[in-house]
Amino acid sequence: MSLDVSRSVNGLGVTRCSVCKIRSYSFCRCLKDGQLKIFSEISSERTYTNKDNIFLQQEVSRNLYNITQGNVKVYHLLSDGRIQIIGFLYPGDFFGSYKLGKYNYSAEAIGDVKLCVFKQEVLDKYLEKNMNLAKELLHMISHELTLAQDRIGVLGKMNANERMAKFILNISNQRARIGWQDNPVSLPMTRQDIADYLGLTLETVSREITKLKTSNIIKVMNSKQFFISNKNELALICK
Amino acid sequence: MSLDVSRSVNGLGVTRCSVCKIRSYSFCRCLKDGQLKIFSEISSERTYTNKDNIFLQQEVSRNLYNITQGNVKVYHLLSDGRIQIIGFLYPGDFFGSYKLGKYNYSAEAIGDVKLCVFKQEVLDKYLEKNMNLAKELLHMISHELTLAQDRIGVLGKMNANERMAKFILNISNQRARIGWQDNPVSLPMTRQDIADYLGLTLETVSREITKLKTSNIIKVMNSKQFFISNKNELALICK
DNA sequence: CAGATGGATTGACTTATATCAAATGTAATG
DNA sequence: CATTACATTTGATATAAGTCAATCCATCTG
Repeated sequence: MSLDVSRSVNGLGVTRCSVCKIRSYSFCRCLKDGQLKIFSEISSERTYTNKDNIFLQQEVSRNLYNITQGNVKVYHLLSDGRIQIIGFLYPGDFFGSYKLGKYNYSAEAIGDVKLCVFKQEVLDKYLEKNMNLAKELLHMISHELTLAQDRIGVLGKMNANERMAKFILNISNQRARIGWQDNPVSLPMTRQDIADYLGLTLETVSREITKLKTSNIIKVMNSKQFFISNKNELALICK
Repeated sequence: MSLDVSRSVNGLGVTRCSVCKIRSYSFCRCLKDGQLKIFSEISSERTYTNKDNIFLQQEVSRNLYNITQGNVKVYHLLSDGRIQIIGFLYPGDFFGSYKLGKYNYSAEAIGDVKLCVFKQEVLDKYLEKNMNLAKELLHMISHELTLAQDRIGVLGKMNANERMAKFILNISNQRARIGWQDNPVSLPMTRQDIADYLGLTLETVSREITKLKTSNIIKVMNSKQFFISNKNELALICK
């Protein structure tokens, strides 16, 4: 049996969706085989490379995106040039907007990225006929909301070293969630990005990393790859 | 025609829901008259007074709440006693969880509060039969998410005086959203609460208020009632 | 492989906000 | 109405994180 997906629908029912590696972590996991075929027809795949813009804040929102490969950052830009990174997104995460309006943030690729793109109108129409999918989407958005609320806690009450510890821990947990090894972790983003995410400066981020390193909680294999030597201690810092 | 709602269903079809003052700002606004009657039967009303606990973080979540009167604060408690207020909620806002699990935060009444309470199982079953309601809920939660993301921006990148300005402005806008006069605004919560919301200390909050006062941007009528004298300037500070 | 480029780290110094402490105001209670 | 209890404001000082600046380090490029 061939897995050549270039012929997106073949006699054997192999579609882009049916061979999708992250489907079980994404909102489309609730679909049955028959529905999957339709879904591969109403969605399409796009690829991006590092720093490619996916969409800009205030643009009219037409699509909902699902990450199938790579990492994305979503961020707010203040009028004076300050940047607040709202989130780093990983395979299985979705972003954009499921309803027409304007995007509430800008989105940019970190490294090579593959996205599954849904037109909102089409998705919305499909939702109408499929309560399961609507509920799954509701679950995913609720989950997003709890993540955002956790981040409010981090930014409102935690100091630099708690923030950094929490960040590394979260990345580790995120990897576990999609079935990857949770250690070592890779940080595909720059120190400046981490700073803009944690509400710190890149210098502070760098200093906090060296502190974690010198107290033997992490090993910095290279600037983008950390090995967590003492996960308990890390968890203790931000608990 | 009598408006005595104590007989929740009377011959004239007057129900708690049909006379609800905030329905047009709440997710139940999508329901038609016939459905409304059912809705008043699957929901119930509860009242609370200042500092009453509504539920605690980590409790098994069974209900979704809709505020019909008063204000509520939802917050995270850190293990060392630090508090992060996730949000202040106003009439028309909902909170809790629409699906079984654990509450992600604690909720407490500020002053006198009336809540409309839905059992999740019942609501979930009702959702099944009513796509409109599911979509409305999806919209509301999406909106919540954008609010949370805005707050991430505030806490991550703004300084004390921008935070304070944004806070007052938001309260003013919130009032307008539910059809109240947007000026003067009342701040039913304490300075400590504001501080725990903005990621500051109560002293800093107090100092920022006096600064806004001395620069004639606001008038402090009393400690919980501000008149915004210069809304443009206020907007300019946090833009 | 030499030079250029874009991070990342480290150091010296500044500053915004926290902390500690006292004074003032306001509301609740017997 | 005096007393207590809390909330708020104001002042003096400490400190965590920011800013500015100098290396350092790893790629990349011709």
